[in-house]
Amino acid sequence: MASIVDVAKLAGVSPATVSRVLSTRPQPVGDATRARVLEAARALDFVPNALARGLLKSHVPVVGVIVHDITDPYFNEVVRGIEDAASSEGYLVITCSSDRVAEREESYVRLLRSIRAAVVIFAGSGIDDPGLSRAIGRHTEGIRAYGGAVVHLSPHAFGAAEVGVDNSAGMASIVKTLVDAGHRKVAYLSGPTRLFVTRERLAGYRAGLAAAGLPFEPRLVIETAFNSDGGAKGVDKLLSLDTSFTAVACANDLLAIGAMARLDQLGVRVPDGISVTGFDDIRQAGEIVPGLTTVRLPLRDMGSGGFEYAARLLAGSRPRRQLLDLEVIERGSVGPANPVRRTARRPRATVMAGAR
Amino acid sequence: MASIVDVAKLAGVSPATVSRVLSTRPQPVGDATRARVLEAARALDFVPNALARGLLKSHVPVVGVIVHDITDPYFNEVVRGIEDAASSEGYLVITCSSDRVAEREESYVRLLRSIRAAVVIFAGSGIDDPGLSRAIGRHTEGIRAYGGAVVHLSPHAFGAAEVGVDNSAGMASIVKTLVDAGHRKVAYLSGPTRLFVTRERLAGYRAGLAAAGLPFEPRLVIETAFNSDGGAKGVDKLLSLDTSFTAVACANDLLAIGAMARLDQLGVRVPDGISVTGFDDIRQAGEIVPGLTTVRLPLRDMGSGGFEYAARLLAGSRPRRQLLDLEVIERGSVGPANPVRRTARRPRATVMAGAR
DNA sequence: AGCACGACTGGAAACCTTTTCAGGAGTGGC
DNA sequence: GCCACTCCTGAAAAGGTTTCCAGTCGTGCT
Repeated sequence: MASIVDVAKLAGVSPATVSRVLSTRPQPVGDATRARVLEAARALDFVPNALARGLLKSHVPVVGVIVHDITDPYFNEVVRGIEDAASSEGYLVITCSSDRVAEREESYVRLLRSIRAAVVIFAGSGIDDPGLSRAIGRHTEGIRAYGGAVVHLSPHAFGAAEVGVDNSAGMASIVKTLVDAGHRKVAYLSGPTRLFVTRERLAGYRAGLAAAGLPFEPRLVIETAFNSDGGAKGVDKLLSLDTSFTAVACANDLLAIGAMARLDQLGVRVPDGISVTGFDDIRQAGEIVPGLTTVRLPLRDMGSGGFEYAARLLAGSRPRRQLLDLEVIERGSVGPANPVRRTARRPRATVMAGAR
Repeated sequence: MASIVDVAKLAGVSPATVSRVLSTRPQPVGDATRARVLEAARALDFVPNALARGLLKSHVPVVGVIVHDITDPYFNEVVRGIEDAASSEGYLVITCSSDRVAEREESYVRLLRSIRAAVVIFAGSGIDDPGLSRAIGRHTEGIRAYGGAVVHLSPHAFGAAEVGVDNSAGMASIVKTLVDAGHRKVAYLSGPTRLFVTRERLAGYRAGLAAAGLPFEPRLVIETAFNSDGGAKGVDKLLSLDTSFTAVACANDLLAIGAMARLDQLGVRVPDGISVTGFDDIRQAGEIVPGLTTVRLPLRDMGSGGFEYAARLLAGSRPRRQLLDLEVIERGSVGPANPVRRTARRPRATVMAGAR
């Protein structure tokens, strides 16, 4: 293995000079000398030892990412975003699938710390364990101690993350989409209120209504479980209400998909009878019929944003938390409001309370 | 940042002793001393510097994986397999998405070499470029020079890879599945013969026929493009032949999906009219109707197999190339042969040449 | 009792690079 | 012609760990 001194010998210069020629930000070296060094390095197929450099610099250009599972389409998009941003700066990306097992996560962080990774990004492994939190806190301190940066990403909620999405604005825009389509009575299927993300999205719903000058009707908000079954139950509850509505905005896609399935069962067509929207843009959203109009999470941008946040941290600046904008993806699940009432052709289009 | 000498001081011993206590394979140290060291390390939250260790050992417990795109469901399964095997040995996994760009791949390998990754796995980035090959060859030599291991994985073909799948045996088993269902005339849609994988699978088809004592009929083998359009064209060609068949084995799933779509267009039902099989088990295979009976690539096993191969290499042994077995996944696209002829109920079930 | 041996521990070198400090050479101006 | 300055280069230290080589101490055997 050729080292820098071998190159120095071959070029007839000192190792210091070789280092100067080959370092990332080239330093003043005579042209002839530089050429000799470059030639020697080429001849010896010299690749600098990043470990030695890292030992000196106290960390190595590597970013470690802790995810739940790299196989999950969400996380590998995030990882790809990180990689794209990181590789252009000469960093390598280590992916760690914790499988939501606390010990695995801790041992991964420890490993990343042991190789002195410049950046460690937590991309939402979703483990809630006090012991783990303490350990992570200790490691975070340790990582910062050697000059590394620690960043938390949250694809679903902002919360304590340095980079997250503007759930509220996203929900507000999709409500606007519904309003623009003519809807005046928009129901809302919400998730468990204890979750940060749920509260953010609910706030967005209210903001969207307010922006359109529509009243907020608490009755039209159903709190249910964050899955498709919850969506079905939510629909049942809404239909049993003593009020009408022409659209249902859901706090996530799973809820929306469950709602659509239930509506279908009940003979209510989407979007002709009722319009439905989701949030997240999971794969299924584009695969069901009709396609679900939803809000897409900018996963790659979150990844690259996370790396860039860390890069600023490393550069010594004090970056601000980053809220990423969300994009509404229009598919087939939103149609004009009340086509029936207006055209009086399809009596089933507006669902009235007790209509079942 | 606490170093080994801080721990040594606190414990009142020499750094050498601390190293002995904390090293992976513990060495003889007095019980009292060991306890003091452990306590000191805990108190200081000491995490050994893997860079310093790596500098000495000449490489670091990291495996780098070069893939086309980590977002591709195939590759992230492979990466996950590598990670599972690697992490249990204390290795970290770096994923590198080359996007099939030669420069990116070269720069990634160079980077992996610069941090002295113990293992570099090429998981089929699929770039065919002589300049790149030369560069990779040089880097491979360099990596071996510092004691690292280089392994090539091939999810689709064995070829020059150290770990691959037994395409021929896989195709033979799926042909057997067809034969077991009663098929005697099995056509074959093949891909471009210049590809290694194509030739292997074709050989498997012939072997499968031979094992069943069935004659190989060259007319029933159609060479076409490796995509769904090729599948459609292949079906057209087969139907124009002056011969009959009751099943079509395809060299990959894309071909099979194209073939099924074309058969559907022509009014031929699968599997009632004709049985169809694929190869690879891509996601779509399970999502179309009827589900495609196909051969599943053991992606995780390939990943873990690749790491284990490398681990043996590092341990100094000379491992043998590994051929992984393939599993037939039975879904709905294979049915009994010629139910029509026998029951004389559904005249459309067997397709005769010129029947269109 | 003396010797040999084993168990345990310490000292120091080595791994490779970067960076600081300083020195040397050359040049331009007075 | 000399001084000051710039530009370029070299020497050496530092970063944290492992391991080889010794050295010490205690114990068991003769």
